[in-house]
Amino acid sequence: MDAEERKIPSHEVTYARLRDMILYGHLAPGAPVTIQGLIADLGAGMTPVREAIRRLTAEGALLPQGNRRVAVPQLSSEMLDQVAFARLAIEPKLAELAGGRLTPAQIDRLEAIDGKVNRAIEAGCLSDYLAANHAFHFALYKAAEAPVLLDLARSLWLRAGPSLRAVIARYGRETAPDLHREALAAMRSGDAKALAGAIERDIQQGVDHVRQSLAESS
Amino acid sequence: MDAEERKIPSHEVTYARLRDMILYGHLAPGAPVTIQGLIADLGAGMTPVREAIRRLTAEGALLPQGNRRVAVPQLSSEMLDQVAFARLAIEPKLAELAGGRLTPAQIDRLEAIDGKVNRAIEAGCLSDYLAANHAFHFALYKAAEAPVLLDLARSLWLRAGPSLRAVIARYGRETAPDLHREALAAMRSGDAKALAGAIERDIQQGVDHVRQSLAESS
DNA sequence: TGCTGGATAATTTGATCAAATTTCTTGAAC
DNA sequence: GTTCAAGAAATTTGATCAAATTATCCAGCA
Repeated sequence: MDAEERKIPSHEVTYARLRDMILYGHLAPGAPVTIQGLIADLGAGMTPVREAIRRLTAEGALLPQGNRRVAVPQLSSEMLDQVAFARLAIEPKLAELAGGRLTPAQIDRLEAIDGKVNRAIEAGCLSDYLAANHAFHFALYKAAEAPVLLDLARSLWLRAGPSLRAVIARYGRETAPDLHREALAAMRSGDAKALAGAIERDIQQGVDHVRQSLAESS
Repeated sequence: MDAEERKIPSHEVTYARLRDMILYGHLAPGAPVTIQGLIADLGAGMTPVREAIRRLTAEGALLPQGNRRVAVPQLSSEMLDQVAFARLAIEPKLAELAGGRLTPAQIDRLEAIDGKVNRAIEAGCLSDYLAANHAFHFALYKAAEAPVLLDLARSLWLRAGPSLRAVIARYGRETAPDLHREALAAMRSGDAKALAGAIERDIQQGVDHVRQSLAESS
């Protein structure tokens, strides 16, 4: 397994690891992210860590504090509104574009991923759920072949990531309508518009969850 | 003037310089951006240059080629469509948000900046025009107090930047309706919706220009 | 056309310097 | 005598640079 990693630069690996920590809510909002701390935790050199932090700062996943430190941002209500607006503007479009290009094999793959999502919900494993949900959305979005919009979506998910941690408390989302299933049905029938609509409602649902969690914790 | 710069970290200065080079079309699309080259050109150290490149890569202003080099991206027609879609989704919203918060003093400032835009057009100085046009839009967007959307807009302008160079060829845009003036009128009357509409048409006009330029040069 | 060696550039590490935060001490006031 | 606060020392952390390593590119040759 070392033979593969040897080809990937260390700063890419470090970036991916830090990104996933943020994306899956392993870092608390407001927690300081220090270079030295990551060197110790990830066992990486200084330069790779610096670059990972810079990249994620540029993507909005980390917030520079006035002094020259960075921290995990705490999403305020206003920022959540902005993220929600942008996600609702970008991601349904990605879904619509993807809708016209999906092959049956890709739909099968998405259905398999959605199975993982449901299993994670049943097992009550939030970490798995967040990873599988992310995989589902981005496997779909990647099919749109729209790299610019894909990058924007990635940035927006990163901004929302740390706050998903707050959802841990109110983790009873099985009652909500399963919009992934609706999306899959739209894919099978080749209805790109319906697919976009399902994704739009899925996003809205997720944002409402986070908004309620933030309201409760404040 | 050195007393002020001494407080700003070198990697910030390097980032700003490289960003402006991209933003104002000083770098040709497809041109390779090397670390060593920037060390020589900007007279900066290696670490600041690396970080500037990473940041701009994360923002989509530079594109990593499979080998470990980066280059200024050439906007394809598909990518331009994506940038246009995202800009039209985000920036009118920023204008609308700003519309409700603009003070008369801020509007005066915007009018002054627009004067610079017009003077640059009359003088036929593209570089000044691009800088002033950028300043006009972002002075307005900053008033929206929506940092997330502002970051997205910045990223989108960076992606479009290098291709504005192509507009040099067909630099006769005085004939187009002056949408900045319309926008200023909407600001004065406090009509946020009209302001958003003016900005939307301004973006559309700019995108059409770039699209035609790309079509001609291909 | 395919391969090999030199040149070039990117990656990574470690060392050094500068800034910021924390802690400790000292002095004064209550 | 105790407590609070201001200031200084020490520690932690970030910024920058230079050298060593490694991967990639390119030219010459079989």
